[in-house]
Amino acid sequence: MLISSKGRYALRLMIYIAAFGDEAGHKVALREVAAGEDISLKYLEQLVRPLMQAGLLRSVRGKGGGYVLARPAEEIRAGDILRAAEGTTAPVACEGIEGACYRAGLCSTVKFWTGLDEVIERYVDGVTLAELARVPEIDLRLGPSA
Amino acid sequence: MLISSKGRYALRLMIYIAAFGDEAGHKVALREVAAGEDISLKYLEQLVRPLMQAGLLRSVRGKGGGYVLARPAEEIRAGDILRAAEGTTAPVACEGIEGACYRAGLCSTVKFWTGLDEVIERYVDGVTLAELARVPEIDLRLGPSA
DNA sequence: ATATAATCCGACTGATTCACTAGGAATACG
DNA sequence: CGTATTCCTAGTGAATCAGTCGGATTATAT
Repeated sequence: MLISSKGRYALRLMIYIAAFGDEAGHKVALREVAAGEDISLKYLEQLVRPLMQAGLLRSVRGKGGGYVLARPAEEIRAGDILRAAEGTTAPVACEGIEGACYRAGLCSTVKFWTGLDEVIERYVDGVTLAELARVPEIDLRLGPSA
Repeated sequence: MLISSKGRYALRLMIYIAAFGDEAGHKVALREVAAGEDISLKYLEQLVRPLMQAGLLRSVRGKGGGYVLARPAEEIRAGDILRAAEGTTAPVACEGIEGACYRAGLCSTVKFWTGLDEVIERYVDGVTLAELARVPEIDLRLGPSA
């Protein structure tokens, strides 16, 4: 699981939709996200596509349209978003499994890398979008420099 | 902490040196590693440089020379190798800390990313080179396809 | 001494990915 | 109809990746 800025932006996008698109199905237009999160509209359009394909978002086209979470925020995990955004979940592709696994140390590295991936997956799947979108008042009271 | 093939090769290189350069200061030449691990000599030369700078390897120049672990394998952590190989430890650079932290959800994402980084660091620093270099007989008995 | 084998050093390269931008088509609301 | 939105495809400059290449330096072995 490697994380580029694509994943970071996708997370911010989803958090925004979770926070401002209320449960009554209030749609969030990308133009609004672009202004609120300071990301270009055109870039957001690209970010949204894999999230749609992954079934995390639903869209309403035309004027007044926008995006809504396809599932409640409690049921969307950060891992779902990151996996969708970062094309392949390619952690550390261990291509050495077939050919060279008899070599010294290679077996142990494969175990090492898969272990690392498990640790990461467990972490990102342990955090829900609802938790990320919930901004406690304490944090709001503290300013940017706090 | 993002891991490219540079980090993977560096780990294999270090494991090889740990496994075949015995404690009596037996030097391992890159030519040997190149043959054993099927990595080009020229590429290995590049990989070795940051590992030297990080103080993980010592070198002996000239004919009959090679590389030795600068510290015992028990005191070298996988994290040390990866941090050295992958230039910057750049995990998820959160540049949003100064300016936009008051925005909705951004504080929580920063916490999320730093948490992820901690999880990764804890994992890679919890594995020593000695553990990776130790190949149990069971694994040796099983063939490549096992 | 000389050939050889190794570490060192810096540049270069083709391919791919990153982080966007651009233009426009389809769709639906007013 | 006009406008605001999602949708689709392409392109692009910069950076990174994964190596290659040529040679300089250093020391051992013969």
